[in-house]
Amino acid sequence: MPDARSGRPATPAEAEREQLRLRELVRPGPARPVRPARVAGLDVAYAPDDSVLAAAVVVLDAVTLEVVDSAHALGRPAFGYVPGLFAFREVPTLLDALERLTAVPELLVCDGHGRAHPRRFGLACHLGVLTGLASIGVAKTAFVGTHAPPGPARGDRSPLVDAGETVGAVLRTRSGVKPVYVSTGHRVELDAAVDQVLALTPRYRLPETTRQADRLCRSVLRARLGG
DNA sequence: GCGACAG
DNA sequence: ATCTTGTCGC
Repeated sequence: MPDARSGRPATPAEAEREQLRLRELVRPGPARPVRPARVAGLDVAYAPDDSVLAAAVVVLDAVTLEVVDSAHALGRPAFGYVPGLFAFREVPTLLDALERLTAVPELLVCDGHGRAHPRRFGLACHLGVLTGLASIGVAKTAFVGTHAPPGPARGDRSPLVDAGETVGAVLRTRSGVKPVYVSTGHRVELDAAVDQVLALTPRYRLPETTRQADRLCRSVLRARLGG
Protein backbone atom coordinates (compact mmCIF):
# COMPACT_ATOMS: atom_id res chain seq x y z
CA MET A 1 0.00 0.00 0.00
CA PRO A 2 1.08 3.59 -0.58
CA ASP A 3 3.03 5.32 2.13
CA ALA A 4 0.32 7.04 4.16
CA ARG A 5 2.43 10.11 4.87
CA SER A 6 3.93 10.77 1.47
CA GLY A 7 1.21 9.30 -0.69
CA ARG A 8 3.96 7.85 -2.85
CA PRO A 9 3.55 4.43 -4.43
CA ALA A 10 5.73 1.64 -3.11
CA THR A 11 5.37 -0.86 -5.90
CA PRO A 12 5.13 -0.78 -9.71
CA ALA A 13 1.52 -1.91 -9.54
CA GLU A 14 0.63 0.98 -7.24
CA ALA A 15 2.53 3.43 -9.40
CA GLU A 16 0.62 2.31 -12.47
CA ARG A 17 -2.67 2.77 -10.70
CA GLU A 18 -1.57 6.25 -9.67
CA GLN A 19 -0.81 7.09 -13.29
CA LEU A 20 -4.24 5.91 -14.39
CA ARG A 21 -5.81 8.08 -11.72
CA LEU A 22 -3.77 11.21 -12.46
CA ARG A 23 -4.06 10.98 -16.22
CA GLU A 24 -7.74 11.81 -15.94
CA LEU A 25 -6.66 15.26 -14.81
CA VAL A 26 -4.66 16.09 -17.93
CA ARG A 27 -6.23 18.98 -19.82
CA PRO A 28 -5.89 20.08 -23.44
CA GLY A 29 -4.41 23.41 -24.39
CA PRO A 30 -6.34 26.50 -25.47
CA ALA A 31 -7.46 26.61 -29.10
CA ARG A 32 -5.64 29.90 -29.38
CA PRO A 33 -2.05 29.26 -28.14
CA VAL A 34 -0.91 31.44 -25.26
CA ARG A 35 2.58 32.79 -25.52
CA PRO A 36 4.31 32.21 -22.18
CA ALA A 37 6.46 35.03 -20.83
CA ARG A 38 8.62 32.71 -18.77
CA VAL A 39 9.58 29.16 -19.58
CA ALA A 40 11.22 26.75 -17.16
CA GLY A 41 13.54 23.86 -17.86
CA LEU A 42 13.84 20.95 -15.43
CA ASP A 43 16.46 18.26 -15.13
CA VAL A 44 17.97 15.85 -12.64
CA ALA A 45 21.45 14.43 -12.08
CA TYR A 46 22.21 11.26 -10.15
CA ALA A 47 25.15 10.28 -7.98
CA PRO A 48 27.08 7.35 -9.44
CA ASP A 49 25.78 5.06 -6.69
CA ASP A 50 22.20 6.30 -7.06
CA SER A 51 22.13 7.38 -3.43
CA VAL A 52 21.22 10.98 -4.10
CA LEU A 53 19.94 13.14 -6.90
CA ALA A 54 20.00 16.85 -7.61
CA ALA A 55 17.01 18.47 -9.29
CA ALA A 56 17.18 21.85 -10.95
CA VAL A 57 14.71 24.29 -12.44
CA VAL A 58 15.84 27.25 -14.50
CA VAL A 59 13.40 29.93 -15.62
CA LEU A 60 14.12 31.80 -18.82
CA ASP A 61 12.59 34.87 -20.37
CA ALA A 62 10.70 33.33 -23.30
CA VAL A 63 11.82 36.08 -25.64
CA THR A 64 15.43 36.76 -24.75
CA LEU A 65 16.12 33.29 -23.36
CA GLU A 66 18.00 34.89 -20.50
CA VAL A 67 17.93 33.26 -17.08
CA VAL A 68 15.56 35.12 -14.76
CA ASP A 69 15.41 32.66 -11.89
CA SER A 70 16.54 29.21 -10.81
CA ALA A 71 16.26 26.82 -7.90
CA HIS A 72 17.44 23.37 -6.95
CA ALA A 73 16.85 20.63 -4.42
CA LEU A 74 18.64 17.52 -3.27
CA GLY A 75 16.86 14.27 -2.58
CA ARG A 76 16.81 10.52 -2.85
CA PRO A 77 15.44 8.61 -5.82
CA ALA A 78 11.84 7.99 -4.73
CA PHE A 79 11.43 4.87 -6.84
CA GLY A 80 13.54 2.40 -8.77
CA TYR A 81 14.11 2.99 -12.43
CA VAL A 82 11.32 1.27 -14.31
CA PRO A 83 10.65 2.30 -17.91
CA GLY A 84 7.17 3.77 -17.88
CA LEU A 85 7.33 4.67 -14.20
CA PHE A 86 10.38 6.82 -14.48
CA ALA A 87 8.60 9.97 -13.23
CA PHE A 88 8.13 8.55 -9.74
CA ARG A 89 11.89 8.66 -9.26
CA GLU A 90 12.33 12.37 -9.69
CA VAL A 91 8.99 14.09 -9.27
CA PRO A 92 9.25 14.60 -5.48
CA THR A 93 12.62 16.36 -5.70
CA LEU A 94 11.62 18.32 -8.79
CA LEU A 95 8.58 19.61 -6.90
CA ASP A 96 10.85 20.65 -4.03
CA ALA A 97 12.91 22.68 -6.45
CA LEU A 98 9.84 24.21 -8.09
CA GLU A 99 8.55 25.38 -4.72
CA ARG A 100 11.72 27.37 -4.23
CA LEU A 101 11.24 29.47 -7.32
CA THR A 102 10.49 33.15 -7.00
CA ALA A 103 9.47 33.72 -10.60
CA VAL A 104 6.68 31.34 -11.53
CA PRO A 105 6.90 30.12 -15.15
CA GLU A 106 3.88 29.63 -17.42
CA LEU A 107 5.37 26.55 -19.09
CA LEU A 108 7.49 23.63 -17.93
CA VAL A 109 9.83 21.98 -20.40
CA CYS A 110 10.58 18.52 -19.07
CA ASP A 111 13.47 16.22 -19.85
CA GLY A 112 11.53 13.16 -20.99
CA HIS A 113 8.23 12.27 -22.63
CA GLY A 114 4.74 13.50 -21.90
CA ARG A 115 1.90 11.84 -23.75
CA ALA A 116 4.33 9.67 -25.72
CA HIS A 117 4.14 7.05 -23.01
CA PRO A 118 2.66 3.53 -22.76
CA ARG A 119 -0.22 4.85 -20.66
CA ARG A 120 -0.09 8.37 -22.10
CA PHE A 121 1.21 9.76 -18.82
CA GLY A 122 4.93 10.44 -18.91
CA LEU A 123 6.95 12.78 -16.69
CA ALA A 124 5.74 15.95 -18.42
CA CYS A 125 2.07 15.06 -17.86
CA HIS A 126 2.82 14.10 -14.28
CA LEU A 127 4.52 17.37 -13.42
CA GLY A 128 1.93 19.40 -15.26
CA VAL A 129 -0.98 17.84 -13.40
CA LEU A 130 0.70 18.09 -10.00
CA THR A 131 1.64 21.75 -10.45
CA GLY A 132 -1.30 22.84 -12.54
CA LEU A 133 1.14 24.47 -14.95
CA ALA A 134 1.27 23.95 -18.69
CA SER A 135 3.97 21.44 -19.60
CA ILE A 136 5.62 19.68 -22.50
CA GLY A 137 8.13 16.87 -22.79
CA VAL A 138 11.27 16.92 -24.90
CA ALA A 139 13.11 13.61 -24.95
CA LYS A 140 16.39 12.72 -26.59
CA THR A 141 15.42 9.19 -27.50
CA ALA A 142 12.27 7.33 -28.46
CA PHE A 143 10.22 5.36 -25.98
CA VAL A 144 6.98 4.36 -27.63
CA GLY A 145 5.66 4.73 -31.15
CA THR A 146 6.93 4.58 -34.69
CA HIS A 147 7.73 7.36 -37.10
CA ALA A 148 9.20 8.21 -40.45
CA PRO A 149 12.48 10.08 -40.29
CA PRO A 150 11.78 13.84 -40.39
CA GLY A 151 13.23 15.92 -43.19
CA PRO A 152 16.83 17.18 -42.87
CA ALA A 153 16.09 20.84 -42.15
CA ARG A 154 15.47 22.55 -38.84
CA GLY A 155 11.73 22.61 -38.26
CA ASP A 156 11.04 19.43 -40.21
CA ARG A 157 8.86 17.03 -38.26
CA SER A 158 7.04 13.76 -38.55
CA PRO A 159 4.26 12.37 -36.38
CA LEU A 160 5.08 9.91 -33.64
CA VAL A 161 2.36 7.27 -33.75
CA ASP A 162 1.59 4.62 -31.17
CA ALA A 163 -1.33 2.20 -31.28
CA GLY A 164 -2.85 4.21 -34.09
CA GLU A 165 -2.77 7.59 -32.39
CA THR A 166 -0.41 10.51 -32.74
CA VAL A 167 1.30 10.89 -29.39
CA GLY A 168 4.00 13.36 -30.31
CA ALA A 169 6.28 14.82 -32.97
CA VAL A 170 9.79 13.88 -33.98
CA LEU A 171 11.32 17.29 -34.53
CA ARG A 172 14.54 18.36 -36.21
CA THR A 173 15.76 21.30 -34.15
CA ARG A 174 19.07 21.62 -36.03
CA SER A 175 19.70 20.82 -39.65
CA GLY A 176 21.35 17.49 -40.16
CA VAL A 177 21.30 16.66 -36.47
CA LYS A 178 19.46 13.87 -34.69
CA PRO A 179 15.86 14.94 -33.94
CA VAL A 180 14.19 15.25 -30.53
CA TYR A 181 10.89 13.76 -29.41
CA VAL A 182 8.27 16.34 -28.47
CA SER A 183 5.02 15.47 -26.76
CA THR A 184 2.38 17.31 -24.80
CA GLY A 185 2.23 17.28 -21.04
CA HIS A 186 -0.63 19.34 -19.65
CA ARG A 187 -2.67 22.25 -21.03
CA VAL A 188 -0.71 22.54 -24.28
CA GLU A 189 -1.42 21.31 -27.82
CA LEU A 190 1.20 19.48 -29.82
CA ASP A 191 1.64 22.21 -32.45
CA ALA A 192 2.14 24.80 -29.72
CA ALA A 193 4.64 22.51 -28.05
CA VAL A 194 6.60 22.16 -31.26
CA ASP A 195 6.59 25.93 -31.79
CA GLN A 196 7.90 26.43 -28.26
CA VAL A 197 10.70 23.94 -28.77
CA LEU A 198 11.76 25.66 -31.96
CA ALA A 199 11.77 28.99 -30.14
CA LEU A 200 14.02 27.47 -27.51
CA THR A 201 16.49 25.98 -29.94
CA PRO A 202 18.03 28.87 -31.88
CA ARG A 203 21.43 27.28 -31.68
CA TYR A 204 21.54 23.81 -30.17
CA ARG A 205 19.73 20.53 -30.58
CA LEU A 206 18.22 20.64 -27.09
CA PRO A 207 16.09 23.48 -25.70
CA GLU A 208 17.98 26.23 -23.92
CA THR A 209 15.83 25.48 -20.88
CA THR A 210 17.00 21.87 -20.75
CA ARG A 211 20.61 22.85 -21.26
CA GLN A 212 20.55 25.37 -18.43
CA ALA A 213 18.80 22.97 -16.06
CA ASP A 214 21.24 20.22 -16.96
CA ARG A 215 24.15 22.47 -16.23
CA LEU A 216 22.74 23.53 -12.87
CA CYS A 217 21.80 20.09 -11.53
CA ARG A 218 25.19 18.73 -12.48
CA SER A 219 27.05 21.48 -10.69
CA VAL A 220 24.84 21.14 -7.63
CA LEU A 221 25.46 17.41 -7.50
CA ARG A 222 29.17 17.89 -8.03
CA ALA A 223 29.31 20.36 -5.14
CA ARG A 224 27.36 17.97 -2.94
CA LEU A 225 29.58 15.01 -3.68
CA GLY A 226 32.65 17.11 -3.20
CA GLY A 227 34.91 17.82 -6.08
C1' DG B 1 8.80 -16.74 -25.86
C1' DC B 2 12.31 -12.82 -26.76
C1' DG B 3 13.98 -8.33 -26.91
C1' DA B 4 13.35 -3.39 -26.00
C1' DC B 5 12.74 -0.05 -22.73
C1' DA B 6 12.26 8.14 -21.25
C1' DG B 7 16.20 9.29 -17.34
C1' DA C 1 21.22 8.50 -15.66
C1' DT C 2 26.52 7.32 -15.09
C1' DC C 3 31.38 5.34 -16.28
C1' DT C 4 35.07 7.96 -20.14
C1' DT C 5 39.61 10.07 -24.66
C1' DG C 6 40.28 11.48 -28.39
C1' DT C 7 38.76 13.37 -32.53
C1' DC C 8 36.46 15.38 -36.57
C1' DG C 9 34.48 19.75 -38.11
C1' DC C 10 32.55 24.51 -38.23
